[in-house]
Parts: sequence; structure tokens; C-alpha cells
Amino acid sequence: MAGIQEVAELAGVSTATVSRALSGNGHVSLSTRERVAKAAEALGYVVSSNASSLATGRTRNVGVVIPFLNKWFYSSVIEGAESALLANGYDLTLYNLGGGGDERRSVFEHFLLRKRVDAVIAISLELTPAELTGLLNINKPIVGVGGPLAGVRTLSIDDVSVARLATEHLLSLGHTSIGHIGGNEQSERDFHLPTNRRVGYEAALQAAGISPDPELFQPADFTIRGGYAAGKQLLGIPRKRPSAVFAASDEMAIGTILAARDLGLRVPDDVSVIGIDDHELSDFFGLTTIAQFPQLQGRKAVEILMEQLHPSRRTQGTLNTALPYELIVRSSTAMRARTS
Amino acid sequence: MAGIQEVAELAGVSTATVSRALSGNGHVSLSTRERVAKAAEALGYVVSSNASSLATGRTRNVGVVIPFLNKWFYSSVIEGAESALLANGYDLTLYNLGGGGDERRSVFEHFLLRKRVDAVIAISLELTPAELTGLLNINKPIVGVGGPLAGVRTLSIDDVSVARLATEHLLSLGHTSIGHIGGNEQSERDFHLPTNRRVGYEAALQAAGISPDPELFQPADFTIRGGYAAGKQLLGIPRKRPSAVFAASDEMAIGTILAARDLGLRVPDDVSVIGIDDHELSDFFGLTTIAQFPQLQGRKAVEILMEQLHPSRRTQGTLNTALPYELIVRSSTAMRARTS
DNA sequence: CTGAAAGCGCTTACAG
DNA sequence: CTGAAAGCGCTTACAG
Repeated sequence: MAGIQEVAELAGVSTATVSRALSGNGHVSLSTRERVAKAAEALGYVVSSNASSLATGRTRNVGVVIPFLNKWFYSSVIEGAESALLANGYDLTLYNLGGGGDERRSVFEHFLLRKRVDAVIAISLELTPAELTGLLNINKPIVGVGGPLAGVRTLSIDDVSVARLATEHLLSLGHTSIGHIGGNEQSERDFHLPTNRRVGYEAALQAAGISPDPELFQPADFTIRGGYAAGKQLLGIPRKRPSAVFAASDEMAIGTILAARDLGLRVPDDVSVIGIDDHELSDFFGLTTIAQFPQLQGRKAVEILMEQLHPSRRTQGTLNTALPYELIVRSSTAMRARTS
Repeated sequence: MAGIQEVAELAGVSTATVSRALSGNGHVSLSTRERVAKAAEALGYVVSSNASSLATGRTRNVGVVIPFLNKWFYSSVIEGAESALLANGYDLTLYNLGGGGDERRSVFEHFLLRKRVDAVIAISLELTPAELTGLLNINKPIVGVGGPLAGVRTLSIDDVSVARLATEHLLSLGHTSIGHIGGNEQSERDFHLPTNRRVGYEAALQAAGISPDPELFQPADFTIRGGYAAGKQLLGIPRKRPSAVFAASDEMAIGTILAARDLGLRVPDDVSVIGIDDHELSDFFGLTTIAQFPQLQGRKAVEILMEQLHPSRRTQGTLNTALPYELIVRSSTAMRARTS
């Protein structure tokens, strides 16, 4: 409950000096700085962020907007962002936009704009031009994770290349009949991620002189259950069962592995499976995958935000930063069986 | 950027009236209220929460502290809390305390106490007396989810009863040799949840005249991988392989199902498996479980907080509220085989 | 029902 | 290096 006033009295200085001593802005002699620190400590003083924000115009709080919360990928990105923010002395205020239209409008109008946050990180969310200009107008930096956003700094993975790499891994193992489990219409909204992955898959095939077979494509919803159903369809095709499957997410790939087992097919002997993500379960299932490090994505987003917020350290970078990815080979992929 | 001043000018009233008209505190004639609303709308005015908080002492922001973020259970609780908070006009600021000691101290000292939040929700976290009094001293309501916390309102599930119910389900199906996969030392910290579940398991057994066999207990870490390893151990015991397994979490139960499959045992023909949670994957695996509705837990926590924050609606309740749970029977449990 | 004015607790030019 | 004072943008007794 102690205010700056009391600290000032105890230390025998003005409140202005207390403020300068504690914040480090402006010069204060070493001895008074110490006296102030001691007084603050003794009184258990901690600055009122509201008063401070009102005076400075900065809140030390950033808003994070996401479409889902209880999915491994999203919560991992947030985890990375949260710890990086904390380390920089910032709070993270969370806005889950999964609810849909109304909730989304209300978040933008009543919360984000209410001068509560200094900046926003948008994860896998394609902000509308109105939303973007709303934020930009009041001078809030934005960084987007997951896809290009007009006029703001973004971080994204090259989905086409990632998918190509996954497919090439299978090709290099001698597979020529490769199925693909991609997104369905609903999962397409955000940045066309499923389409990009399918494009990469087809490009790799074509580069290898194989023309993609539409019958070897199955749409699903990025869940294990969806991947299971799609995997069954793919592996149950008469006459041309693929010897390998590339799923656009690890959860779908795990579903495919389980589908294969239930069909009596051995992985990787009868069918190789590769995913994308390096999901927390992937190691357990021995899934070969392309890792995409979501926690790192969260940390990087914060890093870029800090550059915008503290232009002193600004290193004018490009608008879109490519995120790293890496092939991790486990036991779900192997050479195509010589016989068969 | 428009402030209350400009709205007042446009509407031809004082800022005091604007404040009253927009907030609903104090009487304002219908006609001026409308004029003010129109002016605010036209200018895109939105109140500065810092200025407002400074004047009122309330932030409309609640801090949520959790030990993990990217686990289904925790992120589901948060999801429930977030939407309930939003509906009440509150923001949710997230503090992930997974990092350990230093981070935890820093969160309490520098963030929560900084007058940034009106209240805190502590999920599955046993706050220390110092942390509790720190918050209580500055008059911040707290609600705890997951276990009793000295002197604050809490929500918790009766782990002993839940475990007993799960075990009774197996007993009622004729099983007499029932293994248990519980927590290991590390998972014991918070509210002794694993111990309570084990106690319930043993109580059910004893009530049925069966004395618990320590060899039919295996500790694990609440993950699928850990449950898999523990399940293998349990189902590989020579001579006295249990005909049923009760795992203290669904993830461990799923691990057990996978372990059984790999051992060539059929679920539920050869072994029945039950868990606790109703995890998002449980339905897919046909897992019988005791559901515990984490999103509801988050919503309820907010409900209780609102009662404390707005004492007008306060209905002085008990200090600890029991959370609901429910047996959900799927295909992983069945009668013990007559023969064998 | 409405306005003038004080106050919330800081920060930061401006002087010295 | 330090202090007096204005100001950040609201809210709310206090009058009327």
C-alpha cells in the first residue's frame, strides 16, 4: 500500500528523485539511489502500473490473440511468448478468439483498443484490414505469427518448402506412391496453410516425375481422429494402396499410424508415415516429422516486438522473417519394401 | 486517440457527465445519455483503462497463475476462465509459473502486487503462506482451483471419491485383480492429488474385501509415454497379471491401452482400462473414464471471483466448493472374462 | 440531473 | 544531481 510519497519521505528526497532512482531514468547520485532503494525495500513499495502507464503512455503489457488455446501448437507458442515477455518485464494478456465473430469484435473494440496493451501478437490469425488499421492508427506495433499480414512484421514458416522436404524424404527412400492427408475446408481459413502444404507435396512429386493422383489425397481436420479416418481411407484403397503417407500435421500422422495398425499394416514395413510439427506425442510414436519449434516462434515474436517497442535496439529487418524447420527421422519411415 | 474531453465538447456536456453516461454510474437523463453515446461513437472514443483504474482503484484485470500451459487440462481450465472473464468485461493476464523458483518470486513481487490485477486465480498451485498473505494484505481476492488453500475460496474435486468410483466400476464388472498407475514423487507436490487417488483406489478395494497388492501399483508421470511404460510393467507381471487397470489420468490410461496392444492383449477382452479426466483423446481411444470438465472449472472459478469482486451479488458460500465429476463408460472396460 | 474541482500515483520537462 | 509543478485521463463526492 505504500506509495511513492512515503518512500520519498523515508529517504528524505522528493518523489521525482524516487521515481528517477527506481526507474533508472535520469541521473541520481549513487548514495541517494541506495537510500531510495533501501526505503522502497523497507516499505515494500512497488510502483503502481496504472499511474505509471498514465504518466508515460506505456503499459508494459502485450496482448496475444489466438484462435485456439487448448491445442499443443498454440499453447506452446504462448508458452514461449510468455516467458520471453516476462524476461523483458512485460505482462501477457490473453485473448482467445475461438469464440467467433462477436467475441472477436468485442475484443478488438473494447479491449485491445482501450490502451491496455502496448502491442499485440497475432498467432495464426488473419487480421482484417479494419482490425489492422485500428491497431496501427493508435500506434500499436503488431507482429503476426503464421503468415503474411499486410504491412506488419510477421514470422512464418515456408509451408511449401516444409511439405516438399517431407515428400522428398519419402521419395528418397524409394517411395513412388505417396498419399497425402491435408486440410479440409474449415482448416483453410488461416493463411491457406493446408493448400501450401499440398502445393509443396505436389511440387516434390512432379520434380520426381510423378504426377499427383487426386485419389491419394484425403482431407481431414488436423486431429488424431481425423487423421485416423483419412488414413483408413487412404490405406484401404483397392489396388493402389500408397506405400507412404505424408500428413500435414503430426496429429493426423499419428492417426494414420493407428489406422495402419488397425488395418494390420506394419509401420514402416508396409507403410511409411511422416508428419509436420514435432508434436509432444511424436517421439513416443516414433513419428518421422518436420519439426517447427512453436516455443521458439513465441520467443521470436517477442524479440521482434521488443525491437519495435524500443527502437533504440531496432535493427530494421525485413517484413517477414522465415521460421526454422528441421527433418527429424524416427522409426515411422523406411525404404520401400523391395518386394510387394 | 479521442479523450473524454472531446466527447464532452461534442456532446455539449461536462466530462463528469460523459463519465457517468458511459459508465452507468450516477443518473443521467435519457436524452443526454443518448447524445453522449452518439458523440462517443462518432469519435471512436474508448475509455483509457489506466486513467480509469487510477481513479477507481479497480483494473478489470485478473491474473491467472498456472504451473503448465501446454497441457490439455490446464489450457482447458484457462479457456473456460478466459471466456467467462471476457463476458464479465475482465481481461486475463497469464502467469506461467512452470519455470521454477526465481520466476515465481518475480511474478509475485513484481507483477501481481503491482496493482495490475484485481484478483488472482491460482490453478493447481499450492501458494505459500507468504504468497497468500502478500495478496490478501493488499486486498486482492484469490480463488484456488485444485485443492484447499488456507483461508481462500477454492474449488476442488474430491479425488478420493473419484478414484473410488473408478475402482468400483471395475469391481462391479467382476474384476478382483486391479492394478493402479499413480503419480511419482514429482507429481506429488500439488495437493497430493496422486496420493488421494491411490487412497480412494485402496479404499474401494478394501470395501470389497480385497487387500491392495503393492506389486500392482506403478508410479508414472501423468503422460502417455509414462503410462505406456507403467502399463507394460503392470501387464507383464508373471502369474498375477491384473485383469483391469485404473490409471490416475487419461493420458496414462491411453498409454496403458497402447502397452496392452503391443503386448498382444486385447482391451477390454483381456484387460479393462479406466482413467480420470475425459481428455480430448479419450473418446477416440474408447477410454472409459471419470470426466472432470476443466473448462467448467475455469468458469466456476470466475463466478466465485465475481462474487468477491462485486459483493452486492455475494452469496456467502462455503470456503471450498466441490467440483462435479461423472463416470463415462466407453469400450475400454468390460466384464472380467468368465474363463481364464 | 449536471458541473466545477479535487484527486488517483506516478513521470518528466524545466529550472537551478 | 535534485526539486517544484504540471500533467497523464479519468471518476466521484460535493454543491446546486
